[in-house]
Order: sequence, then structure tokens, then C-alpha cells
Amino acid sequence: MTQESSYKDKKVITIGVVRELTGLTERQIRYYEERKLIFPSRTSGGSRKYSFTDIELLMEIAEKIEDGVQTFEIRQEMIREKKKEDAAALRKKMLQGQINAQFGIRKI
Amino acid sequence: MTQESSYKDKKVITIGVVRELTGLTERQIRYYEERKLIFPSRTSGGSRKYSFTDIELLMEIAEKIEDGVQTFEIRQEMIREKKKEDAAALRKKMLQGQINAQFGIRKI
DNA sequence: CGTGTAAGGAATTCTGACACG
DNA sequence: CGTGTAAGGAATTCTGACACG
Repeated sequence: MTQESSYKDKKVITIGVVRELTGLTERQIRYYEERKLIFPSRTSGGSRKYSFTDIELLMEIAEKIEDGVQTFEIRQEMIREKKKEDAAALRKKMLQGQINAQFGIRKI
Repeated sequence: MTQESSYKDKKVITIGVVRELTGLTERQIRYYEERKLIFPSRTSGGSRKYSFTDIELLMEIAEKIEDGVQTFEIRQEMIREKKKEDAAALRKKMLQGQINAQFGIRKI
């Protein structure tokens, strides 16, 4: 319901276009995948496909690397952030459950 | 200012992905370009690149063709619509000019 | 008119490896 | 560790043309 569902997250962009958009080399882009920082999907033929969100993420990654942060550390950060987000989402969901139990049922 | 500027109009999708997304054949997609219904940009190497907007347009075109509308007619429609939009945009702009002339200057 | 297809070539992408520092 | 590069192959895309209806 709150879904944007849309364009930004659709994995449709091939690596060559990502290269142009980010200024990174294909080598770098593939390496960040190898280090589990980015997760393109694949075409039936095996070519990588990225989303606009992936591209933004790649640019953040590139900045951190320039600042001397190692891929391992970047990955740790990402995992921590994800955990926080998941916990927040769960709290929100449970609260909504409470609300529904109190008021939702009587809606007739 | 009212610009979405964003993802939806960026030409970044190669024809293979467009094929998957629209269900059209590459032949069809290229033919609609030949008939001036769609205008992909190109990579330095010459490959076509489409936007999400292009994809939506392609699906509308495909529907019309199935309904027996000819590409020539579709093109006429598109041109007429564009003219209408341009005229509306111009009226809006001129009205804004009036408003600015009346009130904008005294803003100090 | 709109689409399929075979043809030949060029651009794109892929993987695994060696190199450097 | 992060990146460059040459290697060989496979998938992708391109154009112009012939075919059908």
C-alpha cells in the first residue's frame, strides 16, 4: 500500500549504462558485487541488471572507498542499518496490530 | 521547478529488457521507431536506450495496433496531442508573465 | 502495412586469472 | 585490498534485405 512499486527499484539497467552513469569501471562494479555490497539481477543470458537505487548505492560506496573505508566495513554498516530498519518496521507493524485489535474489529 | 527530472524519463534500458517488459519483439520495437512513434537514444556503440516512459508508450502503441489502428494514425494523434499540450503550456506561461508584471516587480 | 527471419558484423558482457602494491 | 588488463567465449544488438499477405 505504501509501495512505490515503481521505476526506481526495477532492475533493468545493464552494466555499460551503469558505468556511464556512475563513472566507475566495470571492474569496480563487479568487485563490489563480489564483496556483497550490491546485488544485480540477471538476464536469461547472464548479463547483470541494476536499478536506479543500485546506482545511487554504488555512488555512495565509491565515495566511502575514496575516503579509505574498506568494503568489509561498508558491508558491516549496511547490515547494521538493515537490522535497524527491520526492527523499526516490526515495531510499527505490531503497533498497528494493537490498534486493529482495539478498534478495527468493531468497524462492522 | 515542477521537474520530476528523475528516473522515469531517463533513457537507460536496452532493447532486450524492453522486449521482456513489453512482450514485443525487437522487430516491432524497431519498426515503431522507424515509423517515428518512439525515440530511443543511443549508446556510444550504437545500441538503443529507452526510458520507462518509452516502455509505457510502447504498450499503448501495441494496444492500438491490435485494435487495427495504423502507425500513421497513431503518429497523427501523438502530434495533435503534443500541439495541444504545447499550447496549454504557452497560455500558462503567458498568464504567469501577466501576474509577474502586475505583482512580481513590487515584491521588494 | 506490420512482422518474421536468416546473414554478417560489431559492440557488449561474462568469467577466471595474473599483476601490482 | 582494490583495481587494471589481456584472453577467449558467449550473448546482445545493429543494419539492410527478402518474404508474406
